[in-house]
Amino acid sequence: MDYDFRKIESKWQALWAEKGTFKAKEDSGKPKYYVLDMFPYPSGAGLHVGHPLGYIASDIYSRYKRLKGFNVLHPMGYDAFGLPAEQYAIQTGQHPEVTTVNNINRYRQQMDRIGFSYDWSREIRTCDPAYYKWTQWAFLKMFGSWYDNDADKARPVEDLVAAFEKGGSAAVNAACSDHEPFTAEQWKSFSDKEKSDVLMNYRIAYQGETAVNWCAGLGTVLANDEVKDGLSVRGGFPVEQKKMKQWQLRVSAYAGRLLEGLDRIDWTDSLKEMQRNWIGRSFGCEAVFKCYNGETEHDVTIFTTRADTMFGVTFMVLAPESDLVDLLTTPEQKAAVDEYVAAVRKKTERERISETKTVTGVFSGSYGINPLTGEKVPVWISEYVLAGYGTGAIMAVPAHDSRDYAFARKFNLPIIPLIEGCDVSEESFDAKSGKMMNSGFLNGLDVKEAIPAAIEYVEKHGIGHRKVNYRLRDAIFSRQRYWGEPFPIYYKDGIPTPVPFDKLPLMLPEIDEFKPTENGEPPLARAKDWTYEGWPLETSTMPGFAGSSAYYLRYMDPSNGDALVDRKVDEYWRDVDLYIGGTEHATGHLIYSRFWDKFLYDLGYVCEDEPFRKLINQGMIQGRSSFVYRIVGTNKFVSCGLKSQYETTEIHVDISLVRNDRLDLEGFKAWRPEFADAEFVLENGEYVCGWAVEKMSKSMYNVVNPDNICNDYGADTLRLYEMFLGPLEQSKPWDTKGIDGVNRFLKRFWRLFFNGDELAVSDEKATPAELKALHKLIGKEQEDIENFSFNTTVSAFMIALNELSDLKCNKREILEPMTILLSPFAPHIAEELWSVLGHEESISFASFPEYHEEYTVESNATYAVSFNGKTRFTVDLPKAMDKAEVEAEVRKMEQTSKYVAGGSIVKVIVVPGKIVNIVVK
RNA sequence: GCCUUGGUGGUGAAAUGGUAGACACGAGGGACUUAAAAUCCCUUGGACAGCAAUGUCCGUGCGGGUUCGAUUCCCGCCCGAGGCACCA
Repeated sequence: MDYDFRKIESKWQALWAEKGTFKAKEDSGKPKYYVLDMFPYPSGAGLHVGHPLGYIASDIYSRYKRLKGFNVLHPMGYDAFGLPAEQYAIQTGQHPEVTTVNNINRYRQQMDRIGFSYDWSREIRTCDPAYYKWTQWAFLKMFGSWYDNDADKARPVEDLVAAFEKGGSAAVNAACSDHEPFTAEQWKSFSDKEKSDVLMNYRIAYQGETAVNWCAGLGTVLANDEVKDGLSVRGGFPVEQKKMKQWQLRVSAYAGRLLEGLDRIDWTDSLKEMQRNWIGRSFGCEAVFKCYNGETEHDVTIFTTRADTMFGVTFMVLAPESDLVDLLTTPEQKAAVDEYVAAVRKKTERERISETKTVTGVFSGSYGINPLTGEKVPVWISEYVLAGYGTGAIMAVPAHDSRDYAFARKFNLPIIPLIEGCDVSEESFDAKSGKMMNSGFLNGLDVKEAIPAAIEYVEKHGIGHRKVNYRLRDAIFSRQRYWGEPFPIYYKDGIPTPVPFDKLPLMLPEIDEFKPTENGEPPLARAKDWTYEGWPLETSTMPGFAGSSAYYLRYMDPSNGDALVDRKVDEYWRDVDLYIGGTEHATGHLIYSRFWDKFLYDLGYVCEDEPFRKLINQGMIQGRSSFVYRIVGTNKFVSCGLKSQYETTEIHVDISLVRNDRLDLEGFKAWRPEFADAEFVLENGEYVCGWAVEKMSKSMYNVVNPDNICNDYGADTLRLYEMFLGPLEQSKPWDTKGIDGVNRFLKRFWRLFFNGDELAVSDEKATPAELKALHKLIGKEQEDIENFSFNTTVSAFMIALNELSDLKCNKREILEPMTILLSPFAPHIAEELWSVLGHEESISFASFPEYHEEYTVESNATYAVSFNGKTRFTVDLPKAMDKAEVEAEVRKMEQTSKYVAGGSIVKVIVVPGKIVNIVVK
């Protein structure tokens, strides 16, 4: 009987679906294991072979864990709100929901063909009202909460109001936006509108005026992680800084916990490092410099991590956007300052980035007093100081900071070196080492001692206090788009008011066009009667990351209408044990999700404060493009090896026309009309194409669709091959060169069971050699899967198969466990063979074979031994031995020089006089 | 500039201190076949010696170091990939 993968695969896929084989139930009798893939955004292009890489890995792990006796939750869904569907809608008028549903159906079909063990009864879509009800619910909870820095957790706003009534703003230590302090009496005298405005400074989901990333090309604002190099990540449109009132999430309140939580989770170092950089903790101190503009005095607070360098301050700098600019600009300087600030404001983010090297600035006219020395220093304004970080004002120490140095050089400001022996004639000395000088009470101290000493001094003399700053900013949470979750907020007399929980979900309204309105309002302003109880509703929608932040919780209890997740159910599944996805989400989704989870944890809705225990980043699969070389001015194409003899242009050729770098000449002629009469210069009768590794994309004709592989080789081959390609975490080009190898492996494995059309599995007892091959594989597979080293597991299968083929093994005692071992990797063929062996139940309910080391150890082995790396002799061991026995045996031989004994069980390494190492394999 | 990675045959790769190149692809040779496909077997890092079995030397980006022994650990370079980048 031949291995007919098409028949087998469709048969088992249908049976799994019909029987609900992979349905997960809460079962306290078994340990739980939650394996999650980052759910895809269903794009119009469908899946390419890169997408399933991580899904295959997580599927193998899920199936392995099931065999190991775990109750596995392995769900899948769709991140269905997003820009591409909406852009498409604007162009074509097609409702984004229609496009999205079509794409989802296509994705589902493609995924089903690969034979994943998802529990599809738990599928979620972020655009489904039953789902986004809980996104809106979480938003309202954040709206109704504030962050208590003393308790280090979120608390309900009611507590805050109670505190205000007792003691005004001084009664709490909260994470909040800048605002004027107030007393209890003032609070009580505030109008409803005023109270609402004050509370807005404290809410975790709040509305605030800040500089946002405005993308005119997309007509919306974007979060920091959605902007790269001054361009939008989606679409690549330029982004500018603009002051706007937007919904934001107070993620910054959680900066410390987000940082500290990284120490408790099993993620790669590089990913943790990325998050640490993004959060950007720095410890230093704030200090007040009194500044005088000729008429009035103003306190300017600066932040520094180098308090030790305060004696070297020769000027101060304000960010152009700082509120202090107006206060400290003198009348004589006003014209120059206005011009400078206006010029800075006009620049796009991209221009600012590309001009980092050029130093610009303007003098404000004011002077500040160095609180340590009493010296007078000029106050400048420059764009190299950022309004959004620290206090938007700095003390400049040109001798020990390269940016201050460049500025001082450009504007001829003095430079005072503070560290003995440092040379600041050409560049600043930024290193935190050396002995202090020119620094009063700090003289003679090492920098490492001087920093805390200076901070202590500053605190003691009331100049300032120690302070931790984070780079992490609050997340901009509104988008001026249609295809997203509506905010459950309406404006009652202009006061943002939550829609009551029992009215959720607030459904996305139908509109006839998806563009912004003529006067620039978001598309939702087009909706008829977009009001709640007669009051206008918010017209922005939530960003893409809203729906993906807590989706892993919803899978636990996907159809619960009363809670995001039932408390009992959450206590069973708790958190994601294994999360697999791309590294591109390091500073977006993976930060937001952790923040969201910690918030829900604070309010007692979930029981774990980190959502993803272990995280693996699968590498990217790149495309391998093929080229043909056209001789310039002709329609003649020259084979790659001969192209240096001609002047040629390189042309991308569709990779479906190329096999093993050989071009299908007839196919090429038929590909495009202009190549119909192409001529070729061949080498050895073939046309060899050139190649390059590039991103997989339509325009480079290098996209490989998994469906084609499933048609030609089958899903099991695809699964094995994607794993065989190399280490999971490594990026690699897609290349079908080796696919025949794994396909051959499956065919050979199949043939072990049959003799012609007859089942030829014998019930004879297995020989020691056969058991050895099997148990070597069990041991290897167990170890490799736990380490996510799937490529070497596939190799181990091939080795085992080679050994068993040599032994002509067809024994049930061996083949049955082999089939179980294979089932996580190639589930269809394993199911088929399992049923051929007479089993009625799915192989998923089998148990992983037990590993016995003694089967892999042989007695009476002979070892080759090399002596001084030269002479060889053999050692016969009378029986299987442990380390100590071997050691005794070797000592008997009285070798005094180094020798190495190697063999299938033991390696003995001896240097003169002693045994260095013995490895028992 | 800073951080994180990686660099091994014609190719994908394995080995994490102990016989470098497992396994697979490709290539070459052979068997079966009227033929092809499929399948199976042998060879395959380089150099040298030998009719041969085989032997010797070199070899994991480059240069040092630690060690009886280094692809693996340490120091300094070179190159590639990814991330961050006026964060005071």
